[in-house]
Amino acid sequence: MQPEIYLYNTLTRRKERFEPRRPGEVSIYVCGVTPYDDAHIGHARPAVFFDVVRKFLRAAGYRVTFVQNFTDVDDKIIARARERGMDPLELARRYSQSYLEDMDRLGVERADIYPRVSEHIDDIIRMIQGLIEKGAAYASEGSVFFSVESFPGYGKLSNQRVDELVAGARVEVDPGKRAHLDFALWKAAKPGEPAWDSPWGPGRPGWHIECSAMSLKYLGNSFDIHGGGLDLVFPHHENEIAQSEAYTGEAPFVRYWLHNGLVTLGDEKMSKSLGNFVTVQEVLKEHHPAFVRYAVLQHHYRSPMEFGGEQLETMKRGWLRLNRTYQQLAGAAPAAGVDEARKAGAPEELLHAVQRTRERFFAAMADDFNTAAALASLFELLREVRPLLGQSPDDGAKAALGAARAVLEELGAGILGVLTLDPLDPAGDTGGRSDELVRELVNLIVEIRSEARAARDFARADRIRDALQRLGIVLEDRPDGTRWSFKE
RNA sequence: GGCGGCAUAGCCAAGCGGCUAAGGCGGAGGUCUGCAAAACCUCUAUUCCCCAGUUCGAAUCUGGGUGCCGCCUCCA
Repeated sequence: MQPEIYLYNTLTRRKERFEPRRPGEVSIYVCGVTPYDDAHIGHARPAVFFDVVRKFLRAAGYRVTFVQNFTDVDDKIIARARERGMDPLELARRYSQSYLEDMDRLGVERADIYPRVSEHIDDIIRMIQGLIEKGAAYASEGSVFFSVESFPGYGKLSNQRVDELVAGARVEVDPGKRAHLDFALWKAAKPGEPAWDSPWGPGRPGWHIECSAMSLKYLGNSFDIHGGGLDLVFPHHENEIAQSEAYTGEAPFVRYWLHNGLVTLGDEKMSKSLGNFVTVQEVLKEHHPAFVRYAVLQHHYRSPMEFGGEQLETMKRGWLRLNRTYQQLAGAAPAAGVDEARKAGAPEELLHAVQRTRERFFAAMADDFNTAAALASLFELLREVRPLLGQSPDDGAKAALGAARAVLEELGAGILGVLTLDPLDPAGDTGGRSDELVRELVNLIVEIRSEARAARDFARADRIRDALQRLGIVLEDRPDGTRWSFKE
């Protein structure tokens, strides 16, 4: 199944038909993190989104190569390491490891390659040399700068005019630069900083060059998708284009530029420099990873996403319902293909619903990765299926439930990763607020109340329930007995 | 100052020229229940920030406003 895929290309500011460089193969490079602190939700969003992109493309029949870098040589890493009296590379190693672990917990599949700047100094130096030879860069006082003037297409990604940029520039004037907009490819070492030998003396790579050098190395001169946050469009990606195309002499460097919207907190961009961030680890203390994915995918990837507490709680109800139904389904029937279910006598109407779900899901995803619409298709299937779950289904209905289960597994669990079979609200979940003694006491009280109910002493039963409610304990009387849990 | 993006029901959120404006939350009514809760069913925008225009037809295109957000300095 290889549907026609359309995606919004930042370069052209239009939705375009997706045609990879080589049929059936997709090469993706996503800008990774500068590991000097814990990952926050603003990092989780692109990670989850591009994880879904990758899984969807694979489901659509493409072979996907996925590269994500670590910028492990950087001013902020050096500064942080100095504060802590640590080796910068060691600090970067530690935080890149914790980044990977956080993303693992979010169900993000590992990239095929995680190139690091520190391991590609030679490639970077070679590229800088090439740029100097081509007249696109110049050495100055131990540093090397890219000459923006030498690249006529500068500004095409961010739609900026060079003269306007100069007018609004807030960049400090670097004495070694010939022109305002020129940017560093190689920075001369300052005392006490990590440095590598180069033809221009000891130093380290500038910020933008690494992504060019490493993406070209692993994916070739014109790869398919380059992703990252909207805040990277300028100058980072603009500069990447200039360096790469000047170096290879080939355009386009990247066929499709995809940029995800930013995560906001209180309508302000979440970022480390503003200090208003929520780390992935903090979020995962309170929320299931599959729910975090759900919250991300509930928004279209290009829209801004507010990550506020109350909104999450209301979103969670929907997610819980989706998952409860999925879990009931998993308990009710073995997964089955549609054809298989048809042979087992499943009602045609339900099988159509299952197939329609799949079609809608793929159509939504093929339309610029519309994950919100894709999720809606799952809810629509649930509506068809739920009435059957209340009753004891006959064999045909059971087969249909199996088909529904299979499609949810494929789409909701496999591609989106928003469904889980983990227990969601096990009876007696203490939420970390209680110990064995409290649990036993509540069990005892509930037991006594059940005896009162059996004796039809409802006044007493209600009094117990009300009293427990005031203590933050919620009771549910079900056909199979009373269940209790702490109030959220 | 320049460049982008966004504005759709009480809230979140799809929709990108034409079937009844997805879906979720909430709300209302109902089934079930000793009563609740949970679950399930039904209903819940004659209308898409404002004003002009293009078109047989616009939430969707064009022009002009208004309001938010982002980028132009490190940032996913």
